[in-house]
Amino acid sequence: MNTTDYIREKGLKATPVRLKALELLQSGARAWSHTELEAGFSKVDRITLYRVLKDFEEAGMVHKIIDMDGVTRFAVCKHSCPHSTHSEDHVHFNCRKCHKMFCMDNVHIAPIQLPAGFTQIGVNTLIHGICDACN
Amino acid sequence: MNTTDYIREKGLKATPVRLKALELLQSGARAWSHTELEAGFSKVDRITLYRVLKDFEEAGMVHKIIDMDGVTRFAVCKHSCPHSTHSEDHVHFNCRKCHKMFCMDNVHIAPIQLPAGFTQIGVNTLIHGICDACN
DNA sequence: ATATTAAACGCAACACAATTGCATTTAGTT
DNA sequence: AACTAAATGCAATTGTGTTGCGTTTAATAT
Repeated sequence: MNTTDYIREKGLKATPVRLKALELLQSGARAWSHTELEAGFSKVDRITLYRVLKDFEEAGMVHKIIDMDGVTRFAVCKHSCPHSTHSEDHVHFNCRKCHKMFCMDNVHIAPIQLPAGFTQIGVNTLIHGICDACN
Repeated sequence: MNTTDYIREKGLKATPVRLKALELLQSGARAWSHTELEAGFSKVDRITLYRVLKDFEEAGMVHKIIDMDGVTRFAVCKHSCPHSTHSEDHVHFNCRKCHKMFCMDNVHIAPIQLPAGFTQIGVNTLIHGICDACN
């Protein structure tokens, strides 16, 4: 399915900003910060981009992750994941050199045993180190 | 060792703000946000508190963690951990109800196998769910 | 093709977290 | 009690993210 139809299928209008944002997010298999995305445009309104990302998230098209520096990042969801039940059980990798964040879709973690009284909704595993390209 | 001597041992002056901040951090076995700490004082200068936390971190007394909402939090280090080689291999738990963050010092995770080319420096595992007290 | 309208956009203003510079105060020492 | 480097408190600034509102535009109906 093309980008335009995919956006429409999610109940959103296929506007230029949305098309470009989605194309950037789909390229590179990584999680993009607001700033990184903004740099991918020749011209965008900051606020519009914030809203586009929020729309994408609410539509279950992308998931939001906070990186090792506290920077908010967005990555396209591989499986259609409804906002409420985001699995997020895959691992994220944050490079200490280039600061890019990658989604390690094939790396999964073992179930964790919590102390009594604590119930788990989800896990977020963030590995930091040196990435592929920087090594 | 008492709080005053511990701070001095780390090469810092034992000032009122530092003493109070450390006492708060040591109580409750959890990770404190700036706002939570500030509320524990009858009166502090925000900026001073920022600097105190930064000093503690650089002295290896506390470690910084970003919670599920992107909020920066600080927790006392159990083992003396030099700033550079923070092990951080224990798990953090973030409650969806009260938003408190706990250090699960006894919960550890299995080693993770990364794709070729990626080298790991550290891991950060953040579980979110409902805590002890809220359940 | 054109008109319609709800959604999306762009701008201004605002809220909050965090940092920097600088003058003043204070803890630990002589 | 005096000294000095460290710590504090205030003002100003930066960065990130949000809200309100009037204007524009994508998708639909005519």
